[in-house]
Amino acid sequence: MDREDYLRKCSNMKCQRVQVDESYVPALQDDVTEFEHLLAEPRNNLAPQDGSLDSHTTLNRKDDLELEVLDGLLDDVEIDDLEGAECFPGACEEYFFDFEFADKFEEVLGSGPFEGSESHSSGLSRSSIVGGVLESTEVPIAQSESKNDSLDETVTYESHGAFSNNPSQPSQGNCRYNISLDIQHLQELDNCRHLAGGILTCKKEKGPVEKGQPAALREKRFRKPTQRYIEEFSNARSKEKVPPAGTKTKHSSNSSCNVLHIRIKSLKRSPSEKSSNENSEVMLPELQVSKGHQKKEKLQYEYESFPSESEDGCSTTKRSRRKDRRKHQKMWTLPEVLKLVEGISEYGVGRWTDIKKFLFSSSSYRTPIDLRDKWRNLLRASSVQKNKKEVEQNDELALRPLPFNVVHRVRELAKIHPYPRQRGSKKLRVSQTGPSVVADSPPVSLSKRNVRRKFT
DNA sequence: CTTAGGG
DNA sequence: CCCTAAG
Repeated sequence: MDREDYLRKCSNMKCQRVQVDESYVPALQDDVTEFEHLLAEPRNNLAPQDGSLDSHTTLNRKDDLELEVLDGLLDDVEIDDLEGAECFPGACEEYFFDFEFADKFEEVLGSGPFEGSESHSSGLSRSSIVGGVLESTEVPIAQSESKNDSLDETVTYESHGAFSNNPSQPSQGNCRYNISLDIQHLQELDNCRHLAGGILTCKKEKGPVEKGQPAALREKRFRKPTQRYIEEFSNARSKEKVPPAGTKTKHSSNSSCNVLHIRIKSLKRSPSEKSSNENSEVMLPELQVSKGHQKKEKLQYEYESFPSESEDGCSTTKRSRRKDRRKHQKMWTLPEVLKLVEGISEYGVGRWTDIKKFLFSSSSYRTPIDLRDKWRNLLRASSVQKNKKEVEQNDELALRPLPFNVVHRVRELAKIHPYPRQRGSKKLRVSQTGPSVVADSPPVSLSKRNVRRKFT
């Protein structure tokens, strides 16, 4: 039974890959070629002068496109692997095989769902998971600053893990063997015939592949991405337009464009529940370089997955995503709010940077400004709390799950360190009630300003 | 660069 | 969340 499962997983993985890349398109070779292409090309072009992804401006569209593709791949890896990593910390094959498209293949194979293989969201942050995965697979991936590099590496690694056998890993060979077996099995199934062929081809093995393949497929195999491919893809991802009006292509066939689109679409599927997972992520110590930590944050932010991403979100590139955080704002969760309040009570109100550093170091988003804004909102919310209790009791899960104690704390804190703007409105009536919450509450005699200074 | 304040 | 002015 175990073996069967294993086989199935392996085969599934292959199929998934195929599915992801090509979906219904029979020309799997295409995918392979494209893959290699992707792997090779960017390297060549970006090599010496600039490793940055800004090269897309001048160099050529192709690169840009490919970057995007890689980008997509990376996203693929990130999102999918996040889930897989938890279940299979050490097994790289399975990790790969268990992309979230498994369910699709369950249909194809007619097999039951894998037990706990997919869609396990964890409290781990994306980046951490990615890192863990990389480590576990022992694939050298440079977490370099250059996005090109990282993407490239990721893809390479992916291909290694999935399509080639890594001699260092015994299980890999096993897996491969199993896969081929399963492939044969798959070939029996009408649906999966080409898929299986593609798989075999991917392994660079002898090709039962060719068996059922029409000649046309072979043609496709070595076809490079067409102009339209490039244009359409870039068009789709970045709205920057360039409708191929005059560029009627010889290849109007399904092929690459669709493939990419499908891949992208598949990326879309990310559970919205993940949005609030980041609370518990206390591991993954972020590099606390006081100077450049903001940049790092941004970098990490790029690797975040955006839970409720809609159509445009997927089509937009990482670049554009980086720009508009507004679109994908993360909701503040209760733990976060608690952390924030605690941080404020510890470090004071003005010290947003410190609070961010100490309490929100693990969450790459949440800039100090965000913390401040949130605090501002909290104050507003707590001050306006008329019949708040009722509201809470009525809809605890509703818009404002803010527990009363939290509000209370906020109020207390507000008394002690009033937000700058509220000066005067609230008489700083030092009732001394609040400090119970505060760890090191200063003497009452201090004025608000002094209090802040003191914490400073 | 960080914070405050407004949009 | 974003932007800008001020220290």
